Amino acid sequence: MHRTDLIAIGELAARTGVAVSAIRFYEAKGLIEALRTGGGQRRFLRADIRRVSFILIAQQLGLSLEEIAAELTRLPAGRTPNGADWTRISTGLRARIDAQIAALQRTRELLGDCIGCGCLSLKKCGLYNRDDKAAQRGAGPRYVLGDRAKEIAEIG
Amino acid sequence: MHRTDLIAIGELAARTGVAVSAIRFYEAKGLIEALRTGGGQRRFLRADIRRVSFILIAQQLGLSLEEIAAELTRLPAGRTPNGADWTRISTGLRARIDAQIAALQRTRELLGDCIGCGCLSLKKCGLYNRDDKAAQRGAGPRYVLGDRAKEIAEIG
DNA sequence: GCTTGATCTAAACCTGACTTGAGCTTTCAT
DNA sequence: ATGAAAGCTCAAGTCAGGTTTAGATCAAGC
Repeated sequence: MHRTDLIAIGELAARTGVAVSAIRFYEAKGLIEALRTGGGQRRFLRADIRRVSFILIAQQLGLSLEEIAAELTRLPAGRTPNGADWTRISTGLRARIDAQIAALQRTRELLGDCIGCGCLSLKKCGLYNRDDKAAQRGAGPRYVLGDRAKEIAEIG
Repeated sequence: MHRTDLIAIGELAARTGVAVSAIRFYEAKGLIEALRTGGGQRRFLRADIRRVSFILIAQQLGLSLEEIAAELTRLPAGRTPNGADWTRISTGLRARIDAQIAALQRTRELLGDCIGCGCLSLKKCGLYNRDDKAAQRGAGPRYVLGDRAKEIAEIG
């Protein structure tokens, strides 16, 4: 039995490699929860190291914090993910990765067709006119891209 | 010979599917240039349709506007990319895509190892402790991630 | 009891890729 | 000649995923 079952935010930060500010941010976003000391300082359970680890790994796999929060709240009673949960979740993630790979491979093919053609016609170019929008990445309100290109005419 | 060799911003927008505001933004960023009428309105060359197309396609391939600007200014005399340029550029892009695919395939393998293990140890987990940082995507100052995770201890 | 280091809150700032709004001007077809 | 549509500038807003700063408070060792 450990002398300290609860850890301070700095220790959680050190154990996970995440900045203290990021941990507070995750708490504000509802990804983790903290107890408080009499003086108002956060105290975390050791299990929260695992919970933060889950967040980091899921991020590496491309999930947004919102999606991660959804996964975490899907666990009964705010439980930290265990092996069975992880099996379920990671199986779902694999499908996601497969889709990303497929999209990139298709991009690669199209690029192959395109090398040397130099057409750069938005009307004809397979690279731009795709049915899959899977390459969508990055920040900012570019959410319209793809919805809009309706009246695209020929170049030149 | 066309009656109008120059097109207004609205037409460039319509021809490329990009919002007018985005075209102004690209101009402000130095990605395209415009002539001005006596009244101060922008007039573009028809060739700029091709130039904007290049921007869009390069974006689909994951380049930032800054990188795209670099490619464009690498062309002599602010020329619009032609077939030869495109061959050179797209060959480089292919390498980039290949790297992305490789990174994802490696992620997939690691995830396969991981399914059912449920360890979620930052110290041991191959998913988190990667040498390649290729999965880096998305917005915001998360650029530190990966640099930092030095003093990572065991879980639990 | 005191100092030192860790934590606290709240608000502001950052990047990238744009959009939105206000208020005014130009162009073009009739 | 006029009125609508399209354009102009400049400032500010958006979203994600945080970081930074400032000023105050807490916890722990000596």
